[in-house]
Amino acid sequence: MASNSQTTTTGAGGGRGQGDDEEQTPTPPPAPPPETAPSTIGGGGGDGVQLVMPEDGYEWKKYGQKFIKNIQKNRSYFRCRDQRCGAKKKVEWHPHDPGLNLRVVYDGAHHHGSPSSAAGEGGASAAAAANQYDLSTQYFGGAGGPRSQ
DNA sequence: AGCCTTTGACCAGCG
DNA sequence: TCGCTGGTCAAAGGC
Repeated sequence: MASNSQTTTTGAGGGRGQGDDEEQTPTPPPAPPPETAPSTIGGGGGDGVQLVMPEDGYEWKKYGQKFIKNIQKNRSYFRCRDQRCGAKKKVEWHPHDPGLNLRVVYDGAHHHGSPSSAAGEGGASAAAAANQYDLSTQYFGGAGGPRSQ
């Protein structure tokens, strides 16, 4: 993997500042996930299969991957780089059509700003929006909704 | 030298 | 009570 994901919008991790108290919003309205820079991971070898996951303005660390036979899809487990943040993200995609049926499920809420906000201006707006959504389950891909495929 | 990514194994919960 | 699936943690390798 040469030119893959990693170092996507690594804004030197300066997007913090707030988030002192662990005050969390009760249940704010789910906001749309701001896409900044889509990262392509997975098919770097040359199979032709590339997973294009939309960036949300935050940095995630992959801590596991598994194939869910129940849905016949691969599922990657991401966790927020910030330990202060208990936000988690699950990305599901078809082993043959990672870019067609990509599903991103957000779990948890961010207690800090997004690194993109401090990194670039493009992510500023995204960060603001990203900071809005807390416990929202976003579904990407042609699903168009909580459809069972 | 440090950090991140990937794979495997183990544990827990539910049916 | 047993089996299966999902989820998480740990270790190793590569950049």
